[in-house]
Amino acid sequence: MYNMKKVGMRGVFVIRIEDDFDLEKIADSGQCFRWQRDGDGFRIPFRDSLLFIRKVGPQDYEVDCTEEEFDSIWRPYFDLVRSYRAIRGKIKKKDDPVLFEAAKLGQGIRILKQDPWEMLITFIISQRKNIPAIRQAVEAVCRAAGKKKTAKDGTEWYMFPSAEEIASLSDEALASCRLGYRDKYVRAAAEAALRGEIDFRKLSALSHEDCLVELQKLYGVGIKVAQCVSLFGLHHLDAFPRDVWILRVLDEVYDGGKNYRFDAYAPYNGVMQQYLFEYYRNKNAREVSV
DNA sequence: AGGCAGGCTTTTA
DNA sequence: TAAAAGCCTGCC
Repeated sequence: MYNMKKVGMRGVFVIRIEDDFDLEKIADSGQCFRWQRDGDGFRIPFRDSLLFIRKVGPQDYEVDCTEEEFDSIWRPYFDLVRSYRAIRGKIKKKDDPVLFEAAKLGQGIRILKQDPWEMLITFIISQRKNIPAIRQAVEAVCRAAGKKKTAKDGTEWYMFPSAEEIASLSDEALASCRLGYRDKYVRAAAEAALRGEIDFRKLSALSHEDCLVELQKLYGVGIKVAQCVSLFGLHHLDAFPRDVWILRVLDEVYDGGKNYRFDAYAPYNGVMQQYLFEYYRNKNAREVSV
C-alpha cells in the first residue's frame, strides 16, 4: 500500500501513501481531539509516542520516527493496511446520491485505531460540547493527570492519563478541568476500570453488540458514547454513532433512517457515518455563515 | 414497561 | 442567547 524511502538521518523519512489519506480532513473529522497543527504538519500523540507528520508531495509524507516505529505504531494507528478507496467504491451515485457526494467531499478520511481508554473518557467528555470545547477539556485532563514527556526535538507534551492517574486526582484537581457535570462520569469510569469492571482486552474479544452492552453499564455512557468507543477505540467499523448531526441527516434525507441502506454498507457503516457527519456538519456551518 | 420532559456545567459562536 | 459527537432521573 505504501513505499518508503529514507531521506536523511535521525529517523526522518518519507512514506508514500497511495490510498485515501488527508491529514486535514482526519484532523477535522471529530474522531481525534489532540492533534496539534505545527507549521505545515501535525503533531500526533498516541500512548507514549508523539509523531510529527507533514505532506511533502501528492502522496508523500515526511515523518520523524524510525521505519520500525512507523510500522509497529503508526501504520496500525492510521489503519494503512486497509483500502478506504475500496470502501468508498461501494457507494453508487444512483443508489444514494447524498452519501456519494458526502464521500466525494470526505475522500481522505480514515478511521483511526486510537486507544480505547482514551476514547472512552474523551467521548464521555464530548457530551453536549462542540469540538473546540472537547479539545480544551481533554487537554486539561492530560495536563492535570498525564505524564509529561519530552520529544526528541524538545517539544513537551502530556500523555493521556491512565485510569489510575485519573482516579488519583483530587476533586479539586478534576474540577479544575472544567468538565462540568461530566466529571463524576469520568471519575466513575476510572474507578470502574480499577475494579476491573471495564477491561478493553476482554472487550476486544466480544462482538460489536456485546461491546455496546458492556460499555453502557458504565455511569454516564449511553448508546452514542458506546458507539464512538466501539468505532474509534475498538475499530468496529460497522459501529454507527447517532449524534445530533447524524440524526438530522437521517431525518431530513432518509425519512428518519428508514431509507438508509445499512445492509448495503456493512461492515463499514462507521466509515459512511464519518462521511455523512463531516458533510452535514460542514454544510450546516456554510449555511449558517452565509 | 418504556417513552418522554427537564436538568445538567461550561464553552462557543 | 442558543446550541453543542448526551445521559440521568423522575414521572406517567
